[in-house]
Amino acid sequence: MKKDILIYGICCGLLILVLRLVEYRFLIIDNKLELYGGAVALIFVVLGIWFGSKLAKKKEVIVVKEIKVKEDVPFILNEENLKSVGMSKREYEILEQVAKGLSNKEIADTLSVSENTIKTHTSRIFEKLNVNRRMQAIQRAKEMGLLP
Amino acid sequence: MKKDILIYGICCGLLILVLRLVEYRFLIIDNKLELYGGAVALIFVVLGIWFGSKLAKKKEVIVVKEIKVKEDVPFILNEENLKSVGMSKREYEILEQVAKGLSNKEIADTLSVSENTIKTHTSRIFEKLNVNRRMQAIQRAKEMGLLP
DNA sequence: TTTATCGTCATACTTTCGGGTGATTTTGCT
DNA sequence: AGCAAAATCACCCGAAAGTATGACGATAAA
Repeated sequence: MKKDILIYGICCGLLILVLRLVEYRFLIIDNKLELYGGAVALIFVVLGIWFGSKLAKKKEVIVVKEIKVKEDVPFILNEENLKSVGMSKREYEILEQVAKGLSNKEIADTLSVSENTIKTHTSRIFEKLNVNRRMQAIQRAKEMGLLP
Repeated sequence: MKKDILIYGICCGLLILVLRLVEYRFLIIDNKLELYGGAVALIFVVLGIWFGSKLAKKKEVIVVKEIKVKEDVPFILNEENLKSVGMSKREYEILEQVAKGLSNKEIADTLSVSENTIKTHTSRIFEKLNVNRRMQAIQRAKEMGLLP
């Protein structure tokens, strides 16, 4: 940028010098003032345009480029569906454990209850989700927005 | 753009007109040619710069804008992991069926093989995935990018 | 050609699941 | 206090799933 201004200044200086030399030799003598003015105007217009172009802040054209980013859906539990199937908190809790791939025994241990209890729960869960295997239950639950 | 050129032309015309009026009244009379030339130069430089700025080629700046889109990730199978666990095509095929929540019997029927065969396959799959239940196998597989 | 892998199937046994039934206790609400 | 819903547990049975082992043919690699 500074270099441009320097070049511009030098050009102007040289031009003015040339003009001063020229003006006394031809134009004044011929008294063609208009021609002289026109020449000056032309030259400086060209110079100005050139300089203006250089000076011009390049206009930014914002090109929005979409980049697909997988959105970590925070997972909002679909309470509506949860109610509509009439699942209790406890049952949902067990459903979560089932979704982890835990066996009834393991769930029973982690929740400190009998395995039979878990079986009762899972049975009811399957009934409410209208499935008959834990695998299907999980898929169904995910479809319904009950599980992430 | 065309409008700019038009405006520019009109400005030039007006300026020249003004200059012609002025030149005979003051400058010529005073014979201050240099001043006149300087004025013309100055005016046209300014005009040129202004015009040059307008003409300036616009520079495109690509601004990358991340947009979070809920997208169905097309799912690209992680071949690396598939090889690293040493799973065969057939085994992977069965794994997919398992992931659908199908029972061994159902898988056997859809693939037209014996249920025992499926059991053998699943056993090997579990072994390779280092799990011992189909539920866990699916989770493991998903973690490893073997399943969507 | 020999070896290794893969896919197929079978048999036997164990564990886990799911379905059904019934019972007792806890909890929340009126 | 009394009722309804939820949670707990048990027992049984059959089905499904998983474990272990062995076998046989096809095919690809060495």
